[in-house]
Amino acid sequence: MDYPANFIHDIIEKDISDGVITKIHTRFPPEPNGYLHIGSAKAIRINFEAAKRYGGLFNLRYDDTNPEREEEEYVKAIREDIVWLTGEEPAGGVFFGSDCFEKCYEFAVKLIKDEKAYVCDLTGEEMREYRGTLTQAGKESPYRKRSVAENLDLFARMKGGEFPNGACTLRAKIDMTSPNMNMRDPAIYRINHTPHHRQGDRWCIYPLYDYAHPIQDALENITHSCCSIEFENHRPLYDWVVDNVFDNPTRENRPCQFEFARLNMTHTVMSKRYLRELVETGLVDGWDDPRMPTLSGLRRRGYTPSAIADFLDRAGYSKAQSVVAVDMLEHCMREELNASALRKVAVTEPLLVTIANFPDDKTETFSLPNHPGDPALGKRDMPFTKQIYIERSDFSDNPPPKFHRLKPGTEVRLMGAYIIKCDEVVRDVSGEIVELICTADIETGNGVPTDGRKIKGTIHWLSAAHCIDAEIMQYGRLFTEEEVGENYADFLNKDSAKKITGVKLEKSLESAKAGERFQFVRMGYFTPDTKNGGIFNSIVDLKSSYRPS
RNA sequence: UGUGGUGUCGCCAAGCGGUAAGGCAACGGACUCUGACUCCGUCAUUCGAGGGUUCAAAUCCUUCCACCACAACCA
Repeated sequence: MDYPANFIHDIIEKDISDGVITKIHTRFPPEPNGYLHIGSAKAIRINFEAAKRYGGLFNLRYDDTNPEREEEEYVKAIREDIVWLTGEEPAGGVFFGSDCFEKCYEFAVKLIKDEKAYVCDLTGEEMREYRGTLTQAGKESPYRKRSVAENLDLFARMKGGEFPNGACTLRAKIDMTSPNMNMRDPAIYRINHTPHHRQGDRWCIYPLYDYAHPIQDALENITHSCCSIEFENHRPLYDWVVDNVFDNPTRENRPCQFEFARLNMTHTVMSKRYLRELVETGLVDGWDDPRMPTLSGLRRRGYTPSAIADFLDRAGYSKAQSVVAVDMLEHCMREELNASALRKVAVTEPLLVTIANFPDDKTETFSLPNHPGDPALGKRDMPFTKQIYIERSDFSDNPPPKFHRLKPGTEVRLMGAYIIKCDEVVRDVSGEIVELICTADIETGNGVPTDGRKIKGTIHWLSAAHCIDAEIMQYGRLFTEEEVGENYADFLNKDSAKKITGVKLEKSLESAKAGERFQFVRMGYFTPDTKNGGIFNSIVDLKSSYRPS
């Protein structure tokens, strides 16, 4: 199929054809303050793919410039998710923004010497007042005119730990009247005595994102810095930093920022804050709960990196704010799994069927294809005995219109085996159907009836003597609403995870391994749970067009 | 009342002056030993709205309108 155009590709191709860039270099800069989700995957994909496509390099860089929010657990998880998603270690390397602290400090000293930065003693509240509003210009800080020498001294003392948190900041001297709020003398350094997850207490001053990010990009020789659209009005500041920190950077050796719209999906919350809340309040089974939109959750649920990439590419990389339907993601997964997943039989609600005219102790073997459309995937033997299980919902003694499955007195095909007819319905005292007595068309076997009669329905079955007991987790959508509103809790789908016990599975599933994906015939796609042995997680259901009406 | 950005089918999305691609969803129908898959068909006289330029406009000009982001010592 045709994928939507990717404007980043257009930009890069122009840069290459213009001869301004020879080696493409991109990066994905997550803050290690949570797990990556499918929204992050879009940023990874756009940066990774651009580098891959044009023979460049892709870096992973932890943007760890805020000691209060970052943890080692996330550092590890993020890397695993990226390697899983892209299928390789970041070719350009793995970096930490915090490793640039020394450089950032030197550049800040340079800015002070160039009279482009100053130490400001305004409190947070005062600074807000001085900044002005969206419609009113700000006014200059009284500390803006400090001498270079004084600024140098003060900044050194900030670094030396002389001041408490919040006592002062280093600010870029730009323009307090700029219509762009980001340019009104933004703070570029703040004091924070919280120990850093990698630097310990080596630093008590930390560069802010707008200052550190372009420096990190430049130091890593990033050519195309693709980020989401909320940073669009930060671009002038990004460029200001590059221009004022580095000497006459040309396009060849300067990073440029490009923006794309972030991913929103129906029935899905991307906010890390809320995802964390779900984890912390125990509403889900961790960041990798199979219902979570996190990469680890999707992975545990059985999603493949290729399906995610396909989905992302189909949704496209425009700048328009949008909400993509999860149906598209699910479609991509189904499409891949339909072509690759081995077919297996699972009977979720077993109903015993006795084949009256089948010998008591005989075990017959039928060979079923592992995949109806791909003979290369081989076959497997399915034992058949007098007593079998079928799906309770595949029988009805009060069938709705167009019910093509088993009903009293009519025939149905047991997939890959006999045609059977229901002769008798056995009930217990309460009236519940407990068993069906059927006869099989032994003569026809698993072939086509010679008298030309057509058998409309096919149902799946399992020999009662040759199956294993299992549990499966069936997952629905975590949220009930298409677009989840502010009060996320209101939209939580309480039935999004259902454990189904007493499930009968075909024997071959005994050796199923994590990472394998199967289609449980007529039901959906499943994979062994990587955390709980013996449980199968549903990846995505099969679509059904059966409408009794 | 500021700056930047975005508005093309229910949802994404191509298109970049030559007369509206594609995908998802939906709906018909065919096929089927998975009511799956596959297949075939239907689904924007119209591109946020109004004006203008042009033989020709979703594409150019213009005036509006709507939505998103920005006033952290977060990223």
